[in-house]
Amino acid sequence: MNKQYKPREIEEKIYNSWEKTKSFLAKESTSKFSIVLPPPNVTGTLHMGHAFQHTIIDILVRYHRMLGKSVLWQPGTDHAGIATQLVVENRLKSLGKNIKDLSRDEFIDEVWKWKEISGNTIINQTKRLGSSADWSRNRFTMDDDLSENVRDIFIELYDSELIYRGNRLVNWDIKLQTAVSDLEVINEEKDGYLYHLRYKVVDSNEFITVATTRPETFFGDSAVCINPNDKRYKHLIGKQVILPMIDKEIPIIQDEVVDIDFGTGCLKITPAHDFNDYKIGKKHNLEFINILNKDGSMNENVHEKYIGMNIHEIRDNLIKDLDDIGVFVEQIPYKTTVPIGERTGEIIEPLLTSQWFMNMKEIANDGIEVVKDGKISFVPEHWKKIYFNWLDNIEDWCISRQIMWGHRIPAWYDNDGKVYVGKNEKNVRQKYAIKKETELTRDNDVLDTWFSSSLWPFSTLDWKKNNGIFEKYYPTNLLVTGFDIIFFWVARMIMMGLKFTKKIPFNKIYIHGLVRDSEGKKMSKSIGNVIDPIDIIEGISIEKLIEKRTESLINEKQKANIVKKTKRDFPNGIKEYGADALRFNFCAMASTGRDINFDLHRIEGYRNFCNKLWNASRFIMLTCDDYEYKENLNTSAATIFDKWIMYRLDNVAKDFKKYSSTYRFDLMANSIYEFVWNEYCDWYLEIVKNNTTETTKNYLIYSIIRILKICHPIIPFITEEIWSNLYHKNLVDEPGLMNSKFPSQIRISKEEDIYERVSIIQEIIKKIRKSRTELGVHPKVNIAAKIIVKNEVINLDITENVKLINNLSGIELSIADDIEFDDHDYIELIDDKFVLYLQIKNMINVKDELNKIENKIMQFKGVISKIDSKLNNKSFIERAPAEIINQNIANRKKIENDILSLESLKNTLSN
RNA sequence: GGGUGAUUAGCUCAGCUGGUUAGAGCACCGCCCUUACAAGGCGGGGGUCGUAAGUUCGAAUCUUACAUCACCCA
Repeated sequence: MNKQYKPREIEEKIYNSWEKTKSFLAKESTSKFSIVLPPPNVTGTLHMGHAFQHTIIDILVRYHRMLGKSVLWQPGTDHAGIATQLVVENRLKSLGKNIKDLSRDEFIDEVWKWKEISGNTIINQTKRLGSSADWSRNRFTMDDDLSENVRDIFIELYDSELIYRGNRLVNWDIKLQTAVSDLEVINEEKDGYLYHLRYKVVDSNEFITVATTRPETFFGDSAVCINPNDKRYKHLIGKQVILPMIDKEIPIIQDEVVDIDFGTGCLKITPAHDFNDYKIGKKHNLEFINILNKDGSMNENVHEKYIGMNIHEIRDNLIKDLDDIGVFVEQIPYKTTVPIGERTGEIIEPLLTSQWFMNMKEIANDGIEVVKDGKISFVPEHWKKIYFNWLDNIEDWCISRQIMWGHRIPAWYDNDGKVYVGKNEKNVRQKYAIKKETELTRDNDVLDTWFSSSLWPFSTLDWKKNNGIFEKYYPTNLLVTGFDIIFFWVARMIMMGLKFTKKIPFNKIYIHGLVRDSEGKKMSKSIGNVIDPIDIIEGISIEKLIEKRTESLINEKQKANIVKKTKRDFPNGIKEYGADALRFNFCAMASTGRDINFDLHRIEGYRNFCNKLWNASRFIMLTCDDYEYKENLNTSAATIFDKWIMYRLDNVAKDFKKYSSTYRFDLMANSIYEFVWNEYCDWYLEIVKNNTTETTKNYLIYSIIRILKICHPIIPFITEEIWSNLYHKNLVDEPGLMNSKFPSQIRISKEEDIYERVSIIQEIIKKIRKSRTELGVHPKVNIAAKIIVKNEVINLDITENVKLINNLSGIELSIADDIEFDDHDYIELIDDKFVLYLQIKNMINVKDELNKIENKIMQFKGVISKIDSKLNNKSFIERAPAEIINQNIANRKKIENDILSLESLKNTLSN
């Protein structure tokens, strides 16, 4: 083995070997563990969120596999309609092709071509993380069988009238020219104005002033609305006002939704261009006037001067004109929320269009039920509140999109516009008995991507194929996903799963946080704070990192900023940390919070951990070079330390079990880190160096085997590599670690006090080390020491381990029956179980030490008085549980001893 | 406007079914290149747990209010 751990040299090799041995395939077993991968966008690349999520899933998957279950991790990718279409459009543009020159089929061909090129990028990147998904079952939402599921379910929903076509106000992306979901709209707060416009009241000298953030929509007004309790305008109810320029008369109506104190108290109602106004329009039966074309230009319903003008251009022109004719009164600075398309960054317009909708009320109730009665649970639990909140107020789902890439809606129209839904044209003609001569044209729309995603847990598991997969692995055990898609995806999967399989799609939902940068900001290309997980695994130079972060930026000013920040945060680029360190880091970060601030400094600690484990293993292999490992442990020849480390290993395995079932991966990571480093390496291996018997060699190998197994789910590469080294030295029988059995508890030590006995030895060593450092005794100077122990067992332990204690603390210890030496030369270290005397007086600077000692004594006395005030408190003695009282008493004693030691030291020094 | 979550050491975070002298990693200070590991060893310093009240024998932990930040919904 190399002296230093070099992830680059092992990771790819190990992953290939796993694939070669088909280790990711589900094995036969009576119990199963199944999980589906939240499918990433097929043309996307791996980001930190994926890496985090895959790590968590892979830890669980590997653990359950090692428990001997039949484990299926079902991977795949999503066709991501709008996102992918945009990527391909841009790509074609950069190749000098115009999308408008292509037919629908030609364009879709192009998408498939691009999918073939880039579709495996994200999968290959995923493999770099060590993800042990069953890639032989990789699925794509546009695969034939999955598309069939989508089509059939659409038809079934239509036939049972849960899907319908309707003319409604939807969020319209004027750039893409398609409807988008309200979940895909980002409401951005922007500085704008509240414009006051004056409408003349018909047959009156009065004017009424309305306040609006969007004056250009007034061409689409169909009423002015006031609050019935507003005395200012009460007399005007029922009258008409004239819209300027187009001289159209619209009524003044009343409704309590109008806020009297907002603006002028008069609300212009534009039912076809505002969601609130839409509701009022429906309620009051108002006219719906559309003033926009699908590309965002003004249509013929506006004054002729503005027809064809873009929505962005019209406002300034219009206000100027309205000012000229005395309609514009004033503009007041006002913060407005502007809806922006998530994908395009373009303004979203509410637009009346004909779309397909899915009625959600009924299935939403089923979705609420299963979480309410605990069939499905959220971890952490509070996320169910968010889930309920959305489902309680659910609106019908607009499922049609006016794009080309996706599942085309299986609907045909005759020349009268009558709609028929079926598998294909032939089927439709049969189903509806349509005459041969009737011409049918297919609906051009495709389904919202999330429609197919909602079927993912069963469509990927060979639903309706009758091959046993679905029956065996569905429902899945767990879903691991981020809170940002609880609505988009989680809720819809639950609803669709229940509706079509009559079963829940998963028992548990583990909701993890979102990975942000070290300042808590969302990682985003435009901020330029994105970290690519591959760069952490492989490392990257500062030059390349800057290049990467700025290559697709247009704004020069932004670029300068990003360069500056990147140089500040990563002056030397990013070092190579390896996949295992990244995984360990994610594991340790997975607490219950909703944000994960990614700090590169922390990952270094975990890379160091890997190096530590590497070297510990190396030490064991050097130590046990020619040793022949026996699987049966010899307990009679074992030292207390051998037994102790077995006991601790049992605890760590127990912790792993506990923390994996409670999804506290952070605590899992800490438990392992602390054990391996602070106990196994710092104590056990150091102890072993002093007395390496054949029996102990056996324990060494036994313990490293267990450690590798426990660590493997978190850091699979390094553990597998070390394992193969052990295998080549004939120290283990099985060639592979990944499919070995996870350790169960062995309880080798039935002696409950083993832990206690080892603690005392450690305590002696720590006390000496501390005194040495505090008194400034050079590490190379030996100190004469004596120890008095009252307890027989401990006395024997110490006698047997004098050499060990000497080596680990740098003293010459003798065991005294009594104090027969001149104790003025010695300082006294007092503990409950022993008293230690160190001959140290002549080695130190007395004056400095006395000061330090005095301070320490004061500090301890403070603690004592704090404890005393508790113990002297009658109500405390009466009400606190005995355990707590005893704890306080024991604590007091310990501190008392510390004080005694210090006072003895003081006396010795001052004499 | 409604809701959710957060606020603990210089930084990133644990600890919150109330009860240790409030912990970890990184950073910092001192000593040590000891033959697994300087990506290391040994030891150390550092926080009145956002503020204020309350409940309790006892509050980082429970309650209430406030402040700040983040996110979600309107």
